[in-house]
Amino acid sequence: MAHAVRPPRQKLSAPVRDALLDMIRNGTVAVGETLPSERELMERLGVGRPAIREAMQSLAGAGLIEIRHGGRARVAAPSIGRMVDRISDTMKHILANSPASLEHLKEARALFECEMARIAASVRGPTHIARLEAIIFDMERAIDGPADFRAADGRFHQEIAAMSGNPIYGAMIGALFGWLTDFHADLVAVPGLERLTLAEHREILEAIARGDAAGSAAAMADHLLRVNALYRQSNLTRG
Amino acid sequence: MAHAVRPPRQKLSAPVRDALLDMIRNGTVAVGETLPSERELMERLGVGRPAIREAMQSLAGAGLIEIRHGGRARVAAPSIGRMVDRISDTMKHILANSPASLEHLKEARALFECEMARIAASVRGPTHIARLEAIIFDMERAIDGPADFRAADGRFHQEIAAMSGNPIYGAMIGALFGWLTDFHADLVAVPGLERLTLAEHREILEAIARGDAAGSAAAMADHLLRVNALYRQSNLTRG
DNA sequence: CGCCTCCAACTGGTATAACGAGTTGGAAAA
DNA sequence: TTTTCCAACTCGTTATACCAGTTGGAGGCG
Repeated sequence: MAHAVRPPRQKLSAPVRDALLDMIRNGTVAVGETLPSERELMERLGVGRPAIREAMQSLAGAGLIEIRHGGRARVAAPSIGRMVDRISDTMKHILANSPASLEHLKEARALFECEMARIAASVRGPTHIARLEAIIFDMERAIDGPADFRAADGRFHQEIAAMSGNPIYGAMIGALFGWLTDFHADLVAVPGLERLTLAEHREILEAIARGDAAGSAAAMADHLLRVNALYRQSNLTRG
Repeated sequence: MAHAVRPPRQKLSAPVRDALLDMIRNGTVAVGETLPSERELMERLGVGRPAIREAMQSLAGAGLIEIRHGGRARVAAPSIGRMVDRISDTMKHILANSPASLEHLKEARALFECEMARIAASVRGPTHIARLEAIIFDMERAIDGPADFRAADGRFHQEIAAMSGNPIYGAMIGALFGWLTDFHADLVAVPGLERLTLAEHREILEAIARGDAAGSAAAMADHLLRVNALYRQSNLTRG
């Protein structure tokens, strides 16, 4: 029983990564400034170039730094939107392999979008309404072009979220829409469904336009309840 | 003007990454199964080992595969919770460098937690209430231990979210709490504040216990409004 | 015969050297 | 002074070698 539970001896790049992270957090290198070159870090930290590279690639993958061929790495200006894009692959993997998570995410989206509609109704102004009407017009024009219709559909939801004035909401709604519809892209072309979607969007818009918070939330709930049920049905026929 | 906007010639590891991603999505390698070894992929795709390694490290960083020293890489079982942990560094970077995003995230948290309280009130049962009371008891015991108090505080909010039955909610609330309090960890020790927090938590619990959806949402809103204001104040004195 | 031990052949992790490719700043020319 | 251009520096990629952990099977032990 002499086998001590020796920890798996973390990779050499981990401490390197931590050191770089520290430089960024301490402000040793501010946003936009450049990190030391790989060769310099290599001799400063006493490890080989692969370890340095792996740590930097990891930070780049997390969106903390930007690496350009030929130039030094810079500390990246952070952005919620870019971060959301970055986790897209991971989220799609989760949704594809965990039916339960898919249902949970749809539920979360519905809850979230209803609140967005509620807020939108309480802050709406003529400009907002005009923008939403323009998007609905785009949807009417694209009623026979599945890809364009879907894009405009997404813009409608995102525009409502944007009305809140909180860009995080817009980014989240956009991401949720993309993840869920990408996953069910095969049933976009069901004929006749576009008209139903369009009608429901109009109802939501009307409720928002008259400042009816509860009504717009309810209209949004109805809309997403139908869409979610549709998704669920397509899963059944698929499996 | 002969300079064509030649694209920056994406890194060699990108197509490798795409190829691996395809194998995973196609089901060529299912969850839990192993990917080909680095050497094999290297000759199959006609690139050097670093390119293979970089692509695999990227996928591992995204949580799609798990790499163990000495064994082949396996397709990871996806998990929302792990994904949230993974984006923690990125989110902290964003919050540290974008005061606006910090405010937006606090607003999002408030909106989200109010809905959690609302749902909790409508589904509450004796077991739920007992668990929440136990957590509040923990907070009372830890009233002079900032770290323990903070941990119990987080558990209280997470438990409320868990009552919804949707694990995504719990994961999100936990992550939001961690990000925001980590960022303001220095003011945890303000004396007397713990008692106020405790009192507000009790109010929330009481509203949930009597099934008062609107009341619990309002109590949660009051609680977070105060906390957010406190955070904002600490930022002012800091800058 | 079945179980355990141990080692050989994998596997990923790291180091080094070398060269390709892109960027950049300053020297040289106009 | 402005423009041009090149040399030095940077990251990107390859090749090779060796270290370190894992694994499965051969062989020994019960």
